Amino acid sequence: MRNFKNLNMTEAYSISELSQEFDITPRTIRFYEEKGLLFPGRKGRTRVFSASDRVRLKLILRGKKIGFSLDESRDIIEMYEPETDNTRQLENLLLKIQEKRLLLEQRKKEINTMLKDIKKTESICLSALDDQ
Amino acid sequence: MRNFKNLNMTEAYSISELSQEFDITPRTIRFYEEKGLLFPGRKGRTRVFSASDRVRLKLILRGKKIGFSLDESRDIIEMYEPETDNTRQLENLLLKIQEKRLLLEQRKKEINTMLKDIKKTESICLSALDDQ
DNA sequence: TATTACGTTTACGTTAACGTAAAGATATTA
DNA sequence: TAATATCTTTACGTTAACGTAAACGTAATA
Repeated sequence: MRNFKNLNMTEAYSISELSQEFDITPRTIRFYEEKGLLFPGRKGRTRVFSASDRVRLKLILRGKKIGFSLDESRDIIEMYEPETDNTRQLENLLLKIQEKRLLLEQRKKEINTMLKDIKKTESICLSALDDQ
Repeated sequence: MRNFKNLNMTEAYSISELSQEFDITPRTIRFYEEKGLLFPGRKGRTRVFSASDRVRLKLILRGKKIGFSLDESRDIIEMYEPETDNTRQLENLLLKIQEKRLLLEQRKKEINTMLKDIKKTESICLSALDDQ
């Protein structure tokens, strides 16, 4: 009765639930906590992960796929959760955001360049096969 | 008289020329050779890099920026330089190409998702600043 | 001729991101 | 009650991608 469409209604997850869902080892998750990327609560000694931990984990793994280090991912994730409403801080946040946006757009361009090149090779390859 | 628009007309480059152009250390370049990513010739003991080495280096660094390992980059680079015209090999090459294309397109999607998220945060941030 | 610049090889060091193993707590099941 | 499953902490091991240092060769320059 705790699960609904594979989604925990209590919004609490065990380490094994998360590791299975994202196909990573518990060790990896503990490591992310150690590095200050996740903040599970405790029930006794065992970790209890919240929905926000789950989102964070998703963002970390997404960042990894496109070549972000854990530190870079933490930077980005922290932008999603501004802790203050002070103008000065907001402005700093905005700067950070714009910086990361540039970074992302740059990487997108690199990917597009590689895609163009690869498609060229592909078509050369295809026509070479046609000629046989 | 050897240079023309910062481009070596002899198509031969020293290790320091390349390391300066791409802002990496000579050690890095030697490491890439050691790992089978570059194949400089020798004049005596000193390495002589060709135009194709230079292109390869550029591709390696581009790959790094979007999170490819050196092994992955080598895979991709080798696709640019098919060594055979055998049909069977060409078909294999084509499969590899398509696989890498999927990988690239996937990463592009991840980036687009992150960009969307980041823009959302940005506009929240901006309107919060407006309200002050 | 001595220094400087640039190259070489060899080899050990470093950091990030985990893997792996040991030793134990706790809770459910046979 | 014994076994099994799942969790914990502690700690050493591993791989990729270089950094860094030593010790040396060679060629141009002061």
